[in-house]
Amino acid sequence: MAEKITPRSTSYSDWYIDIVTQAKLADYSPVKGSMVIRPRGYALWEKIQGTLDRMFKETGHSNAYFPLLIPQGFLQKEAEHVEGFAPELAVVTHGGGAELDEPLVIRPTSETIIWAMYKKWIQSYRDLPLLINQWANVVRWEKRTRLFLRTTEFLWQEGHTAHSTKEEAVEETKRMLDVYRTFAEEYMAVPVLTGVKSESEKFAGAVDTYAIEALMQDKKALQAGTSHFLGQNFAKAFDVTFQNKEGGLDHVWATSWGVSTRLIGALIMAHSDDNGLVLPPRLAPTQAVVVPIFKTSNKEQVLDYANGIFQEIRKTLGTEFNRVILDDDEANSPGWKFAEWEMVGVPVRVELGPRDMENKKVVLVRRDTREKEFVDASAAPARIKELLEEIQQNLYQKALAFRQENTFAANTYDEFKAYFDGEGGGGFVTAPWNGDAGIEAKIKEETKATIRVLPFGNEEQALGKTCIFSGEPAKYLAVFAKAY
RNA sequence: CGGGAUGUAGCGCAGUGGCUAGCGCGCCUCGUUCGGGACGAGGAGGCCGCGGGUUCGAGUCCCGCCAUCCCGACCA
Repeated sequence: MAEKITPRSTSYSDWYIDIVTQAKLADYSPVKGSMVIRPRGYALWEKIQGTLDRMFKETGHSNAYFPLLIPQGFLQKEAEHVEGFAPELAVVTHGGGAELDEPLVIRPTSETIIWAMYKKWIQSYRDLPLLINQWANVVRWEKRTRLFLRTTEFLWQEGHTAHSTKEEAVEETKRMLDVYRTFAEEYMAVPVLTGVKSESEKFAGAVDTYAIEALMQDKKALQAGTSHFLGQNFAKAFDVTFQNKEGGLDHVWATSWGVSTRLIGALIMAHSDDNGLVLPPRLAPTQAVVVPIFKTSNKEQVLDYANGIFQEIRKTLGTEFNRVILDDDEANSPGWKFAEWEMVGVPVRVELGPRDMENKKVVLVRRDTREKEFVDASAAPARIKELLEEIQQNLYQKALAFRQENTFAANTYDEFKAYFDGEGGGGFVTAPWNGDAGIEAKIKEETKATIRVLPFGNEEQALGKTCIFSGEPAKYLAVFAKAY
């Protein structure tokens, strides 16, 4: 009965799938490459959404909703954009029983339809900046899919802003990247590298793409969020101009930025273990579960005791639905419940039975280390609150230490290759690079490693160094990794 | 798009041309249990992926199709 989770050491990829399915986060749908997000997975997404949504609003953005279907011609207006997305488009050719005059594409991202609308809405510098976000689903026809990390349809948020100056747009791009970094580190407990994407890795249609990159437990990198400076590319493609203070006409400057349900994949792969999901308390839909241990003869007394403590904990942690759960189910044994709640990643488990009742104690078990502690019942709610904070910090520190242990600097190409060699190979490897895309492609072919990010301001640090791939003067200190 | 695998009960699987298709888990009922995935008894549950063919007889053999998963190339 115990649905086992494949240990990470046996197969990281099977482990990941087992976590997702056994913790009931998602399930395969009948359509290839798409998935159903189940209530536990969706609750997690709602936590992510709620937090980010607040952060977006605090930085001045408003939500809106743009339609799913986009005229095919819109995509074609921006040359690089269409080229980048053409292979991934789902196209609707029929509607209402008849063939459409112009096919519609299901949005792979919404720049085009949004900029078609911005053209109508922006006339003057007084209309700027325009700061809009939308929560939506998008479809990208992927050849190879993986639950949460890459599915044909996924949920995300996409911010689209319009500005009167380049400086302001660049500032916005960086601001939102910083929002993502803060969110990843403080809520997801996942440390991230930030920086610029290389030319070949950037978003189709962007001038610059900034990203946050996280290291997973298998030493592969995961791009967890992107923020794009779009320059005037879309403004020009859609002819969006505004009248400036001096009365002249300028094209609008743009940004876009997004994170997706992929973040759930990042959470799983950053923290979870062979016993199941491990969630950072700030995002855990359920932070604590109370498991009473009773038999028929003492059921009432124990449940009474448990319920009293449960109510006290609720007062401390909040009464939000499911934030604290009392598992008084009679069908399953305590041992079964322990394993089950560990599997689904509840950060703190409160065990209490007749012995605890006698001593006015409870047992607290933290999910991250699985350590038990015995505390006075009256002190439990406050201690749980502390524990949640400790777990949050511990997860971050563990992930940070892991990243540090797996971050290297390569001085020669041989050394570089050695870091990515074999089963245990991987991590972030920094190397001086001359900026040549051909070399980047060759490295990818030979080692599977790609440039994840060019850390901000690292051109200066690269000064005087030699590109270890070409022998030419280095332009950047690039961070390489094998990536998802 | 290439390579590999798999389609039999809700899930995981067994089934060597021959009777009424099985096992484990889960599910339902009753009882006993209950401090790390309890036990007994009794039950319910099947278009054997789909379509052809061979055969007295096909889950099993042959042909075709479909689907999904995993691994690679392309991508958040």
